[in-house]
Amino acid sequence: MTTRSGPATIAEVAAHAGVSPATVSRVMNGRFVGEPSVAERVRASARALDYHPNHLARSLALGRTGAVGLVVPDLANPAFQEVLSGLAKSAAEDGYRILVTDSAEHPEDEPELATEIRRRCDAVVLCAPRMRHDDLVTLAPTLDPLVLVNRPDVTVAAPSLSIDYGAGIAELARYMYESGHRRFAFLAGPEMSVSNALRLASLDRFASDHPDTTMVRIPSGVGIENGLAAADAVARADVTAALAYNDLVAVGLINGLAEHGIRVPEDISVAGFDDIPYARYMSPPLTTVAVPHTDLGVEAWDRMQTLLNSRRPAGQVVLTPRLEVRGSTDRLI
Amino acid sequence: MTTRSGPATIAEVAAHAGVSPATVSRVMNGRFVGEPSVAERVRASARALDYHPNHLARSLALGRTGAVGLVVPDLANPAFQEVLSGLAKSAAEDGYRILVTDSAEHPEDEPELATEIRRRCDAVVLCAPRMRHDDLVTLAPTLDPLVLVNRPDVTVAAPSLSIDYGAGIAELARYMYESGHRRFAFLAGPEMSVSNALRLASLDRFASDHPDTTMVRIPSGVGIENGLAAADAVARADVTAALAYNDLVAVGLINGLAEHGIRVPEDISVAGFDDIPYARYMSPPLTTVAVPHTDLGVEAWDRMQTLLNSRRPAGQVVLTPRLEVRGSTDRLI
DNA sequence: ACCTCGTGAGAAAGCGGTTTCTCCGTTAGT
DNA sequence: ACTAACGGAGAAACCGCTTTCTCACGAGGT
Repeated sequence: MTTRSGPATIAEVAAHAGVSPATVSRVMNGRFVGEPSVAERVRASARALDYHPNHLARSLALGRTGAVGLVVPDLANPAFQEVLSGLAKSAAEDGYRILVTDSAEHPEDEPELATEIRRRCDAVVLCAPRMRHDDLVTLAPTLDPLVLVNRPDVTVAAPSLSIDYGAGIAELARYMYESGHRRFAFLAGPEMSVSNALRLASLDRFASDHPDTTMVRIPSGVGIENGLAAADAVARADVTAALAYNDLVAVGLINGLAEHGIRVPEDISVAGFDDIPYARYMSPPLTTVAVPHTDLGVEAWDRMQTLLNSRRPAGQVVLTPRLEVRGSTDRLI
Repeated sequence: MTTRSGPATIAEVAAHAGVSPATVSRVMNGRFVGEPSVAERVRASARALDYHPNHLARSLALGRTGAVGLVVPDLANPAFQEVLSGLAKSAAEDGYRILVTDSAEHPEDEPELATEIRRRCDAVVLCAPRMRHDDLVTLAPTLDPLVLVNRPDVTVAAPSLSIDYGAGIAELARYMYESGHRRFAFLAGPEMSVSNALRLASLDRFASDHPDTTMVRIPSGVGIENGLAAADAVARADVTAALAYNDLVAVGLINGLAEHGIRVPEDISVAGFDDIPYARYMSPPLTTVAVPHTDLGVEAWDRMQTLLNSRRPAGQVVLTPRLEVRGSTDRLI
């Protein structure tokens, strides 16, 4: 009588029930079509031995793992955390798990990361806003099934979910214009960021459509500290409204302006972007553009789902942000 | 000439190089000790066929997947996101990936989730502050290697990383006491939450150590809306200081009090717990207790690492939060 | 010249399932 | 009564890689 070491295997269940492994497999997967008594015996044996199919072995035989990889630039970034949250919840409903990894904000590492993680699972959701276009084009076909998040790219066959940052900031600018503002500052995000480029392009268009406005571009960044650092430049810029790259920058800016004795919104209007949960509760409450990051994850799974069922999902989906007017901006007229 | 379908297999590389699969395997894993020319030929073939070992097959043969599961109650919760972030980054340095799942705040589902995810990977990091103790005791042995986060439990053999919430709130209470406050309100979190229980126990001890204080307990919750809802009760409670279960509750409370025309900190001092990134930038800046959630993830990986190398790590590690005094609390003396 | 030992590399047996293919026994049809 | 069809279940191949075991060959010792 040998003492069994690890968990029970299908062979042991088969022996215990006096049937073949094939039969056990069929019973376990609901593909069994014979004597009900046999099935019952197998089930009893499985229960007795506390048998659970080895997931790895199943995956190997089946050719699918039931997991999907998610690659993001930085897991510490709330925006990507929201994407993950939405994605993981939706995926879980279909019995899929998410394998996560981040590139520590090194876009050049992302192709390798994505490739590596792809080998461990059935598909990849790639969130690579800063990856070089060439890299993306060569990488994408090797990742299939692939869903792109926040990286609209018609060159690539993969479905893509993204936020229309341009439309969002345009709506904000239009609102500010209608409120009487003419002299704007834009606190720009990272040079290489696609979403920053979209904002810039949109604001350029806005400026040329409205020749009576000025738009000062101030290099900033993505964090509170970058907003703080930009306060000086904004104070000097002789503007009535500052549009920050995101809410964190806006928070920093408002605090930095306070140190200069500049009040928001009385002396200058400040708007953010993203609508982080706390934006509504700051004082003054932050006017911002609500970006549905969680929806991005949810919709990404929707596309992935159809992809995994080898149907062709809609190619490019663009979610539109929503303007949230609050107390940090003033109407001049 | 048959057209190859999927990616190259080890057998194909072997055929191409004119060697056996065993040799290819050894070369790929650096265990080859023969003619260097053979190794070079294998490497050339691998390159020519763009061969990459099938991760699943390797895992099955090796008995290890290079992935670790993380179970949390809610991926949308910033605290758990920070744990994930710290964990994923540390794990990545050792070549491990993280498979995440959340229980949608259903503690009763967590045993099954953890068991399921454990079958897909080499170990589990379990973050289950609300799981029933009995469940944990029966579950833990089946999950080994296991690291517990935020769930100190000497009954269970697994190493555990946690925050000393009791010490944190005690330090806050002591500071407030020294500032002259005597009448306190505590906005309690979820009934079943261990971390809430720790805060309560600590405050009870504080109250009995300081008979000249009163401590009103007000049921609240974990979100901004719960803080808002509690404002009324706090306003009625005739206290000089309110300690919120966490920063979100504090944010809600401050906003709710403002609606009652009650100023913070002039009329009542409010303190939070967690030190979320925005706490410092609110107005008034929030006095709070900084909780190192990211470190929790980092340290969890440290323990996991020693566990995976089958050494015995320190059993129970407790991280101490740090008091952050800011503008939302006033000294009365 | 013969035997032993060391070395390089292949054959084959797993890892733990799934699935095709095959076989055997029973039932129905004429 | 004989055969065709069918249904139930097992044998074996396979998924792709690792690793032990085995073997052939050449070198060195006596």
